[in-house]
Amino acid sequence: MPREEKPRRATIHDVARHAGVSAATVSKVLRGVSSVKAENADRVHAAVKALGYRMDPLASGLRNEYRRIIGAVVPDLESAFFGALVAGLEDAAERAGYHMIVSSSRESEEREADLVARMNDWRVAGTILAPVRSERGRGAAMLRELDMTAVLVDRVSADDRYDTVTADNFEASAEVADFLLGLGHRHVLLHGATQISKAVRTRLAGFSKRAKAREPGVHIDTLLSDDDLEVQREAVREYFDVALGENTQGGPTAVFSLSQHSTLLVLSELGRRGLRVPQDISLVGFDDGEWMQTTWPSITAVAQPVAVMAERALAALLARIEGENTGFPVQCLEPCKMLVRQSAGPGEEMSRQRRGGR
Amino acid sequence: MPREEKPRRATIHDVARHAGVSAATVSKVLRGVSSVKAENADRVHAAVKALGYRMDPLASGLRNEYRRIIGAVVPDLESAFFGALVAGLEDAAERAGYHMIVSSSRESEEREADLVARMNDWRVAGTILAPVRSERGRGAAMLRELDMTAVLVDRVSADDRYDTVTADNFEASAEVADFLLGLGHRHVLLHGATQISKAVRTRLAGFSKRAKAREPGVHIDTLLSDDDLEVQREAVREYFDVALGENTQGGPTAVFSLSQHSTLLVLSELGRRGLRVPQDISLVGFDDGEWMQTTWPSITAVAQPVAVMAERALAALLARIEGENTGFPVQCLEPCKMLVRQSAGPGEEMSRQRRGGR
DNA sequence: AATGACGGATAAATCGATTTACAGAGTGAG
DNA sequence: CTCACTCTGTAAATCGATTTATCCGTCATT
Repeated sequence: MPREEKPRRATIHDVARHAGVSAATVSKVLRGVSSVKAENADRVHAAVKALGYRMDPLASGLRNEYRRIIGAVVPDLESAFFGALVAGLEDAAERAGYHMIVSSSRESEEREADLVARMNDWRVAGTILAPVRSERGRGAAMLRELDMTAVLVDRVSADDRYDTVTADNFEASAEVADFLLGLGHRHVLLHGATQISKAVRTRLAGFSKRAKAREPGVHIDTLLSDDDLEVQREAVREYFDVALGENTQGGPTAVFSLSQHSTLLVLSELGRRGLRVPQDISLVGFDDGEWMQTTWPSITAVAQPVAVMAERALAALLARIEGENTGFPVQCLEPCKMLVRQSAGPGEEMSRQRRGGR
Repeated sequence: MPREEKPRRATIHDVARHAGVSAATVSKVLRGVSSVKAENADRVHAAVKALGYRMDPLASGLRNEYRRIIGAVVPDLESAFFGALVAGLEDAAERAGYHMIVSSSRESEEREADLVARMNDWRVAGTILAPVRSERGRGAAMLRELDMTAVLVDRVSADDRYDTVTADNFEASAEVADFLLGLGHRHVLLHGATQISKAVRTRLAGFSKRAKAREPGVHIDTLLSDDDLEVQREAVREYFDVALGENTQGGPTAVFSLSQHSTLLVLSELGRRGLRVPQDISLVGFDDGEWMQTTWPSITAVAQPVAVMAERALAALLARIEGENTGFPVQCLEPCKMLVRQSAGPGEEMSRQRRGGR
């Protein structure tokens, strides 16, 4: 296939020649630095337009210690939560005139550390890390080791070195406890599809603490695991076999699933057993999904303010990068909102024939 | 806060000095170019390890016309489909020794064109574009204008300039037609939450063509729109008001929703009207979601081979970049798989009292 | 012994911007 | 009239790698 040779891109020198000034002057004009005669500035702008000049971000960064790039490392890109987080970060970074480089650690701590090191190779001005585990994970360790500028997001609590931005998992989960206990539930299963995540652990703690404070006799079962999907599915199955099989208590009347994956998994198992929600058992999930409002019953869930979190995280990072904030690390807790729908009902006078549902 | 000053990163010259060779030699060794004495290569490797040297990808690219970077532009990052696509691309790119820069056009054609131009600024070796509209959209136009190396993915059909990789939307939709007609349905609503997307239009065509070929008297209603969520919701509502209100036919007995958003929207409206799925009306959706297997009824949907698509797209792009393929553009159609679940039932002897469900 | 070929290594040019150091021009004060 | 100083603008150094042009031995060929 005949391909006419590509015309070489215009460089800053081409612009300089065309405008009849030096490259240094062009550089100044382009970055809005002072001390350039208005007339020359105009000539430069005209030349830029005439040649269709666009700056090479790569060459531009080379000379400086840090580049106008912000790195982001998140555990996955398949979930709506991190997808939205990245979209929000991207938007905010762009508005501030930074480029973004995104990478997903795919829930692997080793990969996470590697990606952080790679961000350092790019000499990013700063990094947003949503760790696989927490602020004690390998990614954060690498940040410290390389003494990078960064902000930690989502699966973290306070840190002694970096600013953190998270949803208020603790308080939101405490509210779920209020909600479920208020409905009369006294035996609840807490299920998490991962235990490595700090967020999940915090949700667990938030629920437990509030529930026990409010109703010391409350019965809380917890099921956490990092195993494969099938193993987890089996664990839930087994749990219900035992819990609903024993005659002593009759098993939990409600489930609080600690992540969207967990909600999915629990829902699937409840369906398999023919347990009706909320008549036979109530369900509240952490992390809202668009689908949750269309199912029957629709799912009561805690929605995280992901857009705000992205905004806050980037603002905090920029403040560090631009040296506006050199003080102690700050911790930002964003309030969540529980969307009450149909999947949770009263727990006291619950129908007891559900055991036959198998 | 006292911060001990950061030690300067080792450069290739530091390595050269430490190994007692020249920078050029180090460069050769590091890129595995031939003609270096084994002893010197060893010295270099030792020096790299001793100094903890890591190459600066930015400086590395500067000298070359193109850089070991691959750009990706997708319509959004919130959806599981593009999330998974990006994850797949990232993985494949990395295996081939390329960096990836991802950006989301947020369903805006203007932004899309801008992002493509920006990829060109980075002098990427190649670009993967999942366009908002199709191969005739503004992003693709920009690719052509800048004469970039690229591969088009997902919302495209054949192109005269670029290789394309898509799910076989046409055939998969035709199979849905076979499936629904085979169940006895003779009046089907096709609903799409966007009409700008080539993929949605192809799905529509695939269904229609097969359905009409097989059963000329089939009654197909189509509802496509690019409006806001609320406007669309209203349109669907109105459609059912009319379709189920008239006494002539009794309205559609099945819905084929052309995207996951569409499935969500239809499901929500069916629920609102109290129409039972599949007893009152059947539903098949294009694009599978994890949640669809856990709802009751579970949703029959067409699953797209997103991992394979990512793999193929990147392979095609690399073949172009590395000059292994200089022939005519190739079109890659990946087969989809319909996951038959519970949301579609027989259409002939459907209960007719559903109109009371309002 | 002279010429060529070749393996192996290097000094220096290069990529495209930024930054530094410095040079003229004009201005105002002493 | 000169010194000090501000304004503008430029040449050149710089960033960290890659590539090019060369160079130096060594060995084979005539």
